[in-house]
Amino acid sequence: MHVEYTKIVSMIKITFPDGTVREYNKGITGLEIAQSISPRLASEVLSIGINGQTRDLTRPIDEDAEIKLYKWEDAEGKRTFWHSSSHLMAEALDAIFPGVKFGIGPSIENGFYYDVDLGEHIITEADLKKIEDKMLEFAREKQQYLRRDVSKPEAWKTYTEKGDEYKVELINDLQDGTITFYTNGNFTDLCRGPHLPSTEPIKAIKLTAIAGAYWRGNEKNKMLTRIYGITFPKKKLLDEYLAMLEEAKKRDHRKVGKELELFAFSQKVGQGLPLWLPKGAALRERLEVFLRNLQKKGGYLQVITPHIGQKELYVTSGHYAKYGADSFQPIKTPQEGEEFLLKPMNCPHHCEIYKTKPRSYKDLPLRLAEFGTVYRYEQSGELHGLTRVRGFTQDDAHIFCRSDQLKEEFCKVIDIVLYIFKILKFGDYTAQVSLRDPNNKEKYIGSDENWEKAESAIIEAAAEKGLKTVVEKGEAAFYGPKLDFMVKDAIGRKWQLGTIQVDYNLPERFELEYVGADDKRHRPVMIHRAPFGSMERFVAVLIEHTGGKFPLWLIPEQAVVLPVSEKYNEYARKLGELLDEKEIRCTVDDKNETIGKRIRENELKRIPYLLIVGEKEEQAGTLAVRRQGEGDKGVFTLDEFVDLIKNEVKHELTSIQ
RNA sequence: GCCGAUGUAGCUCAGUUGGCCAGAGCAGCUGAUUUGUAAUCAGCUGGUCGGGGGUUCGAAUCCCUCCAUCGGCUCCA
Repeated sequence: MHVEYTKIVSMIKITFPDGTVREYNKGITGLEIAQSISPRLASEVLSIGINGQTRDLTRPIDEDAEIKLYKWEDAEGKRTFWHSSSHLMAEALDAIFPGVKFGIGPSIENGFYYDVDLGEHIITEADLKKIEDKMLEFAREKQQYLRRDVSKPEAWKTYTEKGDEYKVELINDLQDGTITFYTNGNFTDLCRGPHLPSTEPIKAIKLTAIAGAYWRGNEKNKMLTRIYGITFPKKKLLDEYLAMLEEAKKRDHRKVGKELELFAFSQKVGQGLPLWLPKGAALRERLEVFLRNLQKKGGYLQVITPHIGQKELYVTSGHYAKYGADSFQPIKTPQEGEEFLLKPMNCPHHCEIYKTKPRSYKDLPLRLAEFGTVYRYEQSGELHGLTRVRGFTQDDAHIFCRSDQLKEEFCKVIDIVLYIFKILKFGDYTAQVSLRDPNNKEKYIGSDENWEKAESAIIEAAAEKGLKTVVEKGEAAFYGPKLDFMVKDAIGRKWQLGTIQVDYNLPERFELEYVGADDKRHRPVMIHRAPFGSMERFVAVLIEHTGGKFPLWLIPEQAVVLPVSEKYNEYARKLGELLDEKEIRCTVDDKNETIGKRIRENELKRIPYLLIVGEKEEQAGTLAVRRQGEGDKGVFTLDEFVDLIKNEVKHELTSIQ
């Protein structure tokens, strides 16, 4: 009787994601729950979510709980898998390099890393294979990951004796009673988990890179060696991942940009200062026209402002105090005490345009747009192709509006961004709402009240537009919160593109005003926005997204006419001229090479249409169309071909994905 | 800026432990060929081996330094 009673109170209710509830004995583990459902599930499950918190499968569950079993397909499952892999790597490092000290070793978006201090030893790419082999060896031993609670003094003692000052530092920051160790094989690590039950599922391992990283990300600290890796439960998944990396390499905008003669850099001109070559400039120009037309419809007014401004301008804006020391230094003139700065942003200039005359509430919103080139002194190690440069052109605009117009204006900007994504086929995107760090308010300028107004305006607008958002605290700009758009490209990599930012501060600093219906003076709100981000960055992302096969409306050269032999050069040139008249961007390649060779060359240049003309075409007044990457499309008349192109362009610019 | 790696012709790359005028393919130029859907043939041009300094009888190769690039870290108005 007594036994029965204990049994009843020791049952717990487990709620599954689909809402079904099952009863289990108190102390059951996630793994046992999975086994109770199916052996297959038990073999695939990696960790468990218990009331929203990820835990080890082997930890007993003592209370009623909502659970979710995480498999490889779940982000949480991958995270556990990779976190455990980083411990596996640590174990291998410990075995190969005795005395190695460990920093931290988390999972990341694609895999994991571990920061280690190898003392005098310098690790090389050649060591990676050795480490991988050791990891595989341990993985096959099916080592269990064993969790153990330890007291703070014990943890402290363990690592002090081991001489691992990094772990000691970490322990110092932890609360007694929350410290756990995990052991796999002969390796024990300070870790809060969770981990896999064992190393068994780790079947394929690739250590991908070695890099330096400061201890705790602080450049004043010692530089540790960071070893990156990725693991998979199946060899096939590793192969696919490596193939994706290969594809990414092929699409690298630095490589494609060079091949397609879009842009270049020169040591003489200076690092981070891109030179746009004729084809790149044509592409960029087309993008600018596209956005300019869009903005014209949206009521924007185009302005132009100079590339430099008096230092005083940026003192007023607050940028000088914040960034002055780390910027290109002021330009002096023959006049004593006169200083100018290269423009690091367009907003202060636009504020001054606002101030050129008194503004009425009827004038608002005032939307000033400029493709404004700005210069920022980025650290040399930061520069990267076209995505991070020192001179770049923002597709900038500033919207000055009344508070009651803010949300609507914000929504209209979101519409522009989404329209661009639609036309350029960025189908997979998320929006990041960047708010200020509430614990660190002194980092930001402006009143609490204004910050709160701005933050809620962004959140509401994003919700109204049905955006998939993530909220990041502490990611706001120093003058205001923002909404950034992250897109995934064709091979799944994430990029940050457009940005929309609310600003109550610059209007304050520049004392911007308008006269309201009440005949009183009011302060406008300002929205900064750049749907592309910058022309440089956007073109870079577009190259990697399309692999250089740009949409027809955008591509610098839409077609090339290829005469089969010299005899048809004249016909080819005449066709070229006629196509030119129809505003089709087209060249004639009458080089003295075989037709096969010229087809190959122009295919490699990713020209969408190759128009081949010989005796038959000349006599019939036609052209043979070959589509890049697809082959022969048959014979067309000139008008038919023009229609083909025009329709395709029209379709690209209007179609819904 | 910091750590690590790299830097040879316009491009992609060879150049053994320092040793004869630094090589190849592609591109370019000249000529032959007149080509029907992804590389015709031949000849030629082209490099202060990233810059500077040093060691050495002798340096692309070893050392120092600066510059640039790449992978990270930090940063990103």
